Amino acid sequence: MTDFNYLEIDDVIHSRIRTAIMAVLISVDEAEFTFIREKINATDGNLSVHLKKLEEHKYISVTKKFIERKPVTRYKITKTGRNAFEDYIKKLESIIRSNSKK
Amino acid sequence: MTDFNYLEIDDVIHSRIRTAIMAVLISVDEAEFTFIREKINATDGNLSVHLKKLEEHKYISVTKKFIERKPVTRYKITKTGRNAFEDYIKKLESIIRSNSKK
DNA sequence: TAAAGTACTTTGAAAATTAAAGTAAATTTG
DNA sequence: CAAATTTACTTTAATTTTCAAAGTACTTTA
Repeated sequence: MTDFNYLEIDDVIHSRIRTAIMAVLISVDEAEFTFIREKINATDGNLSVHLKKLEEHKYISVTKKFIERKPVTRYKITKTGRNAFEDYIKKLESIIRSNSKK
Repeated sequence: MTDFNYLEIDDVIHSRIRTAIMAVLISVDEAEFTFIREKINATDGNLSVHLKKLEEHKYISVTKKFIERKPVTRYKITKTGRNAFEDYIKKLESIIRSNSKK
């Protein structure tokens, strides 16, 4: 078992809802607000706040359009976001693996 | 990609410091306060609060003794805690895997 | 015996999380 | 066709969580 600093875990990702958002976005090219909302069962307000946080950290990019007279907001994972998510998983795995093996 | 509710992720575990604590405790029979503190690089106050939270949820058990006139607090993962941690990992893996495959 | 260290716990401020309420537009209903 | 409802979000504000500084109760060292 090796030492590690828990602060190395990316806390922009390590929140239940943001982990879920990132997991959805890593698998799709683009996703609409409503699509994510339904995938992860989030409330509008909550989702909005956390998407904004991910955007502020440049983990996702956002485009807003009107389609058939309706507002549509699309989210896309950035390269930064993809790297961060991959690192996050590796870090978590290493913490779990380095500790859970006898 | 399947739907999931992010609220299914155990939030007693899904905190950086508590994930780290649980990862340490799952690998050892028992661990002292100071051992955990050094393993994960936590401050005393913060560690104390989160160990208490894990204890309140019966994920860990605590024994306090004096050894060579000094207080020694030992922590042990419970069956409940072990199950919760294993479920937590499975849930996270499924969220990540179900979404990250193209 | 005074000062410093150890092993924690308590506390309170700051940050994060959450859902209710709000906005602005479109659509449906009576 | 005006009012009510719905849609797609955003803002807000109350609650919860996180964190480290300060506190407690000793023990050890000088």
